[in-house]
Amino acid sequence: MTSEPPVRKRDATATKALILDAAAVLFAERGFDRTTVRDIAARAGANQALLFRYFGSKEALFEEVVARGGREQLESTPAAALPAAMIRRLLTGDGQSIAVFLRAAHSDRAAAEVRARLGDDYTRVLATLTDAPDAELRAELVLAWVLGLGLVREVAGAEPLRGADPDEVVRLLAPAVRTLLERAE
Amino acid sequence: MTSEPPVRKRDATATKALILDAAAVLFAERGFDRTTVRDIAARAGANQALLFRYFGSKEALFEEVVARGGREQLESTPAAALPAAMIRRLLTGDGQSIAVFLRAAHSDRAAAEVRARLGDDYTRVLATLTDAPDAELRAELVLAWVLGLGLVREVAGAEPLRGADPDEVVRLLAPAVRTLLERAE
DNA sequence: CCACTTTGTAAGCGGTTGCTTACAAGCTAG
DNA sequence: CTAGCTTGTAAGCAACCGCTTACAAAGTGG
Repeated sequence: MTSEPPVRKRDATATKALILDAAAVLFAERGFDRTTVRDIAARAGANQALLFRYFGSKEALFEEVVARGGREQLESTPAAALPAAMIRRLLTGDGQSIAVFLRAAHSDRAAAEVRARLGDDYTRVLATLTDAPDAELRAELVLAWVLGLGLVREVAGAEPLRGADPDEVVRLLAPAVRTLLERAE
Repeated sequence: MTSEPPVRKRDATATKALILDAAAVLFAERGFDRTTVRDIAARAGANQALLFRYFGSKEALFEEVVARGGREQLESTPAAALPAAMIRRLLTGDGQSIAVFLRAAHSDRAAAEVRARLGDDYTRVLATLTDAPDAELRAELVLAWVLGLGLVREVAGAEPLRGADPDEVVRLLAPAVRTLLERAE
């Protein structure tokens, strides 16, 4: 019997993008280990064999997701506004990039390298906010705070933070961050 | 006390403890998903079937590890000294409890509950450090910072923090934490 | 001593995983 | 048209996973 054909257009770059997007969402939602290539392919509406043809491996796909997501914000935000922007992005939850970064905890060495390099980039930008001799250490402490925020919110889902107004959080954190960065000793 | 039999070859409680210890180390090191029950049993020098006899499931074992590890420090440290103690424990790396807590990110709902409850306990204790009306939110921000510290150190392994002196880190963080907690508005 | 329970072991089952292979179908050049 | 490349698909492989089962050995009470 002649059933209706799914009539799919053949577009490699579009399929690639679909897979990449699906992977970004799922990696952010469940982390690397709990996301299967079958899930990604299903969400992208693509055959899973294509995932391997276009990206080589699950690891490589993950690396592309991490690398792509992180740098957008970094390149489009001035240093002084970066902490607040990171926090807002984290709390409003509409950005997956930091979530993916968080979720990268358990992944392989190759992905860990991408992640570390991205973290270094953030640290370097944040370090321009202070003229203390240990600027990088202080910057890293700021980065740690932001990531910890995401961790507590996403992982623990603790009540006060989950329902808190992002502006309120920024208002509380700002003076403390300033103290950390300005305090010369 | 001479009434104890000196050496027991077959000792259920000892085996249980061995499994629990091995699990704590491995969960802290690799996280839940990347730790296999075979690895745990091998490290404990026990047969993996015993793991299921004594703990029921991998999830249940994980819950016991998380629950056991977290409360020790919480019960033995006065509130005022808790932030510094947490940071030191995190940075010196000899305590696995917080690492396990960190690693608990991707685990199941049952474990997530244990984790959330433990996080609430920490938050509650930290909240006693300030008399601001939004004490719990501020406390949670402190907790977030400490956990983020662990995340950056363990996950990103970034250079300044990895080699940093714990005392130095505490010295940098202390004023900022004080600012966060004391700032009334 | 024997019957019974507890502790430890060996083997494997069913399911899932990342990844591969063999092949069909669409597109374009000649 | 058709040859040859690209894009998509169906099926399955080998390895590993959490977990179970069947059974042997050690300890204990009567």
